[in-house]
Amino acid sequence: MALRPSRRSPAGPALPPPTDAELDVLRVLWDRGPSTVREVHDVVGAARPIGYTTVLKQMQVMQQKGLLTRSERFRSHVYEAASTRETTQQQLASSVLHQVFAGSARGLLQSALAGRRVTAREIDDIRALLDEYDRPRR
Amino acid sequence: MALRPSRRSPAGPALPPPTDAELDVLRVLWDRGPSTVREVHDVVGAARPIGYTTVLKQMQVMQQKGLLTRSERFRSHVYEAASTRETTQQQLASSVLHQVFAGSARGLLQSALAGRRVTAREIDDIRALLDEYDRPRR
DNA sequence: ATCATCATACGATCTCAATCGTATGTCAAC
DNA sequence: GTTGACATACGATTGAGATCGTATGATGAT
Repeated sequence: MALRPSRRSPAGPALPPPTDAELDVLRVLWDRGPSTVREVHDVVGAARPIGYTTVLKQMQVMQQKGLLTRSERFRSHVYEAASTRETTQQQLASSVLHQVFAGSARGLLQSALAGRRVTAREIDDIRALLDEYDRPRR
Repeated sequence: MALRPSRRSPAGPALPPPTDAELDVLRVLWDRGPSTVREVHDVVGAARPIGYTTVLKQMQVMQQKGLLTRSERFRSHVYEAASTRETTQQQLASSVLHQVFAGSARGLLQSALAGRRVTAREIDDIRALLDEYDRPRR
């Protein structure tokens, strides 16, 4: 008997939560798919002034951390997000849920909705999500 | 058109979001009410090993930032959270909502519920919250 | 008065994130 | 083969957060 295959396609040993600056990079990669540093810099740099090598270094560090994967193409590197948007969102939501709201999803939602205009459309949208939890099971 | 009066009693110029370590302190103050450094240290120190002066320094910095207020009593200082738990929760929830979920409360809730057991009780509880948004308004 | 106790004040260290400048390498075109 | 454009690599700096050691001050008991 050998090692357990350890089923999994994506993430291995739990990636560190991305910082805010790292999220900026990830967002671009999730939206555009695999991209070069230049492509990412063009997008991020449009939102806020930032040097090219800053983004480069940032992405190199992220690759080191396992947040990005890298491959060669022509004369430049192509980076890709190691985790899906959904997985990362879940990680961050879970973190806030427990650290700030003691695990109360209701509390989290209440705070998220508070202090802003909420449309009936939005409420119904959320209700639809909840309805999925009623049906027997997967 | 002049400036909007911007009704509110507490917080003046928007406090910085507390860090994780700062949240540990705030949680104690919210639970216990105004407390001394020693009292906070007793609670925080029970959860994880941490020096007394570390907590002291932490709270001094937080006071500097405006996160805590301080008053004298007998021979020691009594600290109090400058913002309520609800206000801080709202601040943090809003931050995640926009930075990670592009403002979609549904997306946030979906991620918060994903990957864990969710009871029917919890779902109903959230529905009750949503129902409050139907009624005209206070 | 002295001392043990307990408080605050303060400075030093460590780590990490973020930013950029500079060095270096490669290629295509002249 | 020299040069310009563009790529990566790498080191330095800055600032913030977290942690603690040590200094100092007040108090009450001996």
